[in-house]
Amino acid sequence: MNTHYEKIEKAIGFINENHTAQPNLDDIANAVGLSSFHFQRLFREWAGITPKRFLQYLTVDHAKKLLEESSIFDTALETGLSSQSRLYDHFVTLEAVTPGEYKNRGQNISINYGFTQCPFGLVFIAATNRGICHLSFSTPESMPESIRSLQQKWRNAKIAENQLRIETLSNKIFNPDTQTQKKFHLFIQGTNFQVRVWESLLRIPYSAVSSYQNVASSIGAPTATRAVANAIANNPVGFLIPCHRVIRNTGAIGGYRWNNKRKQAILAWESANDLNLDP
DNA sequence: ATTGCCTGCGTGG
DNA sequence: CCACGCAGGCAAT
Repeated sequence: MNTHYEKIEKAIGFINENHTAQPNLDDIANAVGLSSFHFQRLFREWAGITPKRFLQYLTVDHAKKLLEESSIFDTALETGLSSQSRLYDHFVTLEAVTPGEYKNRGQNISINYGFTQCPFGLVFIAATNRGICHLSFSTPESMPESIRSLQQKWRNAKIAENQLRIETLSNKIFNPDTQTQKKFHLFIQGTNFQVRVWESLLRIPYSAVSSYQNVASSIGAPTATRAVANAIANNPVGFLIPCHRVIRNTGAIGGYRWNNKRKQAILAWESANDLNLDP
């Protein structure tokens, strides 16, 4: 099922390294170790579109175009005015722990966690009775470390594995149809600044992008781009808090805590699955 | 597209 | 407090 994503990532890596040579589909399929026929089929299954179209979503030009389109939404963010309904069409709500709760590190809170496969590889998710508190991408080797850091952050909470609950949750989160439903609640720990940044990310629409600079402006700290980048880098709930939608203002993809190739894959996947996009 | 130099700021000691 | 380091920006090439 998921060796799929590994192939996708490999393809993206190959394209990045050879973008000057303009590789064709056969070259890419070959690099991934598949026949072009099989490669096409894998893509249709994974992204719902052909590799050729998918490749267009990976280019800097496409990213620049997305940025330009998003500038409308960015200015709306800054002025507080918006005529675009999609702008505030959140399907994720966020609740931060209170300072008191922050201090006691999850006392009286019980957490379920689990690992499961998603379209972007192995994912580690944890949820309290009050909302999702963690989502990160993982690898088989880093599984113990993932659990350890969760325990560290919520060291007084009652933490237990619950594979079934997490699997069910994951299937909902990574279903493209979620863009039309509104029902994820997050429960997270962070400093004031971090929470403001993360909240701002929730206002970037599905398959749109913003820049670190624009996010900084949106929280009233236009020159704090690096601090903003730092806060984004510490996003505790990947994917649902869409840190992948923040790129450099040149159109370059920028960094990603769970690998730049995964960031590209998610962005392209969102473009491919954008229900609001005209065919 | 790649390089090198520049920046301000939150965070942790 | 102060020093550090950063998932950035910008200009020159």
